[in-house]
Amino acid sequence: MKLTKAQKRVLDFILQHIRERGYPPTVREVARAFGYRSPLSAKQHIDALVRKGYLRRASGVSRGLSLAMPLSNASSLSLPVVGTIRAGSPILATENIEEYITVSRELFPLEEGFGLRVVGDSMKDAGILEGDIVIVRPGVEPTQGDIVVALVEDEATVKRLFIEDGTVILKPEHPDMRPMRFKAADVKILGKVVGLIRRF
Amino acid sequence: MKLTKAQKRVLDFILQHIRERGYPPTVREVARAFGYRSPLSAKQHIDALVRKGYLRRASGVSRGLSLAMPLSNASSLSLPVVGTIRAGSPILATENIEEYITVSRELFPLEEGFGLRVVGDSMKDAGILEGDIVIVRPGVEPTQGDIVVALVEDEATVKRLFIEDGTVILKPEHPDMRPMRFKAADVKILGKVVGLIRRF
DNA sequence: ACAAATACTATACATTTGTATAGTATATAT
DNA sequence: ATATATACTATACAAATGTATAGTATTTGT
Repeated sequence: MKLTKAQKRVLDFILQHIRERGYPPTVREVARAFGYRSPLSAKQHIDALVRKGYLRRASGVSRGLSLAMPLSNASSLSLPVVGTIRAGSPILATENIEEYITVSRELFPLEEGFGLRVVGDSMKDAGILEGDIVIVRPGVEPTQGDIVVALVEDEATVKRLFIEDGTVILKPEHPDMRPMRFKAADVKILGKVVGLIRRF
Repeated sequence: MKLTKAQKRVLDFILQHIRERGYPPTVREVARAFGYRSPLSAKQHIDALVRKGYLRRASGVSRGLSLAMPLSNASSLSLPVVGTIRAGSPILATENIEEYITVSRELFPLEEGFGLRVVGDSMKDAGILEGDIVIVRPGVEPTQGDIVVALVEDEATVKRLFIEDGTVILKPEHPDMRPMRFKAADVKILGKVVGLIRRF
């Protein structure tokens, strides 16, 4: 069932309260948060949220609210891990997805993203080895020196990014390899590497 | 800090209450659960749990309890991350715990374990850098060549383990460092490194 | 042996809290 | 158009609640 604007605001407040403080708010705390001068104003919104299945309530119990959907869904995120990325086909094409990993938002504060299995040892001096999974946050403007996932010549690679007057420089971290320079149009930055996971 | 039996029982009850109902119990609900005839009996146990760092409390607030550590469930595990490990004091002494991280059992199939923040770059050629968190599984017999956390000379270090007729060899993975040899009695293997997490 | 911490009982009190009754005003759907 | 749901104010009340004071008995550490 759909929520009204006011109901959605109240639900968001309750969610945030539980996430931040670890326990639900009282009816009056909800009222205070929205400037309501009567506790009933808040209670009616909560009643609606319970009726519509968004919240559970133990009646007569102080702070007796809980989420109908477990918070674990909110506190952790399931990310697809791709092995190879080719230009043309979408990054997260199902045939590319090797597995899904669950990472806690606490550890990697993402809204969306994906994992990429590292191929080759071009970033070995940055402690990124073959087989590692790098956690990639797409759609953020990377700054000078960030480690990124870039799509060049039909292949995705992990490199350190520098930009010099319109030229994109992808720098490996390997003693035998040299930085590569590209015209901005020839490189697509898929995202910034924000984490790494390795299994031994 | 260690918990007494009664304190542990109370903590377990509070944990279960939050897990099952979604909100913490009141002081009196704890008292009732254990048959205490005075709310103070429960309060004193809760006071101890707050003092010892297992719970957080908003004072004067009904059900104002929350867990200092994130909740573990069937699919994820909450691991303490320790910064420094010294001989003598127990590994997981509360004053050593920097944070808790939640890892999915899917990713690291553990029943128990801990994280250790890596100091120094003695394992840089194995892709383990300063600041990384290694996931340690204690109590398993490590095999030749495994990366382990070992306690030597009052300090915990991450090294690759070899054993040669009674001698324990801890091998750094760093061009400038040489393997160290110890009598078996002088080294305690705290656990095997089964994973690594890095945040950029 | 002795001090400190632990583990409880009994009772009390000011607040906090969920809920209720009685309204007003506006938006939404049939 | 008209009933229904939404969105609020004002006030009230019994029960729940965190905390406090004053104790007793037992365990633990030194």
